[in-house]
Amino acid sequence: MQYSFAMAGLRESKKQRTRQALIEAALRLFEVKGYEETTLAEIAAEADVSTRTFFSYFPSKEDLVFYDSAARMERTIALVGEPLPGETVGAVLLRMVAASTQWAAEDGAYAMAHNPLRLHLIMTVPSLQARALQLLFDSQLGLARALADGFPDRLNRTRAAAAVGALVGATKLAVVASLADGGSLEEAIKAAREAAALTIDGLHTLD
Amino acid sequence: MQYSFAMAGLRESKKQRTRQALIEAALRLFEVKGYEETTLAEIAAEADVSTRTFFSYFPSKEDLVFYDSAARMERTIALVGEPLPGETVGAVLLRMVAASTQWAAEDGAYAMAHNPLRLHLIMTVPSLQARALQLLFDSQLGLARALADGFPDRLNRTRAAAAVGALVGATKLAVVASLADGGSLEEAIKAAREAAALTIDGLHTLD
DNA sequence: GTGCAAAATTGCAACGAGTGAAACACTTCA
DNA sequence: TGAAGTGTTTCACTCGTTGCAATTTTGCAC
Repeated sequence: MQYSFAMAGLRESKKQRTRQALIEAALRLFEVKGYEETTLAEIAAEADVSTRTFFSYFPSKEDLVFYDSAARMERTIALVGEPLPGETVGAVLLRMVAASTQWAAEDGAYAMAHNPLRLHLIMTVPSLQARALQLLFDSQLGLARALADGFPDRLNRTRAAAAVGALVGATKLAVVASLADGGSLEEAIKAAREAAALTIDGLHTLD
Repeated sequence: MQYSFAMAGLRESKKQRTRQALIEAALRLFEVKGYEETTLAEIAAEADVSTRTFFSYFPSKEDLVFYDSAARMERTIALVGEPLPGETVGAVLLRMVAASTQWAAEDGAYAMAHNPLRLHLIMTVPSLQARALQLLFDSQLGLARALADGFPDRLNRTRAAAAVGALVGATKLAVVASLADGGSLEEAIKAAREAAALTIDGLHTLD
């Protein structure tokens, strides 16, 4: 009785619409006024709900910006959790990086329209940067667990964590350094791929 | 006249004492009551200053916990910024990891007494975890810059960033995974060294 | 020491994020 | 139609954080 699966009722669809309204309203305001200058009261008013209701949709102001991070994480984890037969650890990880860099362009017009703004916010607003790093950190722990499960004979938990940490850490810093150097998004993606390759080959190849 | 260098005056030493008092008071309360349950008003009262004065010593409640992170970062950056003649990039980075893991035990009785509590706080309090990740991220950007300057012929900014990100990312996640698996601090340090070695050798050695 | 300027401390008011609880409104389904 | 949920609103409150003006403390010249 309680466990209706689709739950296509009025209730559920209304909740989805309110959620979208909050996201759209917030990002619109962030773009115009800036993140820190926009108050929750303003966001709620713009989405026609009370301030209190905001918190039944998002646990915090920061989390609204990362509204799709959970879905992304699940997709990525599914990727490394099911290695192709005979696939090496390195190949799975490279496949993961390739897929992630690809997704940026395939996320649908909806999310895509938000991405430039979100990238800008994350790079300039300290609290969003911190939250982004935390979410990335959590996703790495999940990836490490999935990878360890995918290669139970070759990897233990700690080794899988080291591998994921190395690959994600390298691409993360390479992308940020590239962007900070004034690079374009294309150059940043190229930097990510090269960083991944370097990590697979080993830092000793730098000498 | 204004630019006295040592500034061993009453003013300066009193400020140092107040700073220490705030740190001691806060950590004492955090240990007893927990971080989130301790208010700034309580910390300030315990250190005999006003709440307002707290903020002329630390920019936020979180930053008090990381009172020595700036000094650590400077030490580490000095390390990679001055490679020994003929030293390889990999060797410098390994030296960095070795020194960092060593310092944990050499930080003097003062900081050492706080470290177990701080580690516990960082791993359990979300806002502290986020701040720790952010500080680590910033330090990596600094390290990458220093490394690039140390090897201007072999590394550009992005490549240096990738190298630092890989190494720090690998050790960070390996340490956390090891601790999360119930490992001791010694095991975590061992995991860090192995993760560093793996990153130098390359992830392809996993297969 | 006296007095003056700089610097540090304090108190106060205010703002915004976030939370708990009670009243209220709207769906759902029998 | 009516009972039972479920979501929303309102209200009051806590806490971190900031700006400002008043006040105290310190450094230093005389």
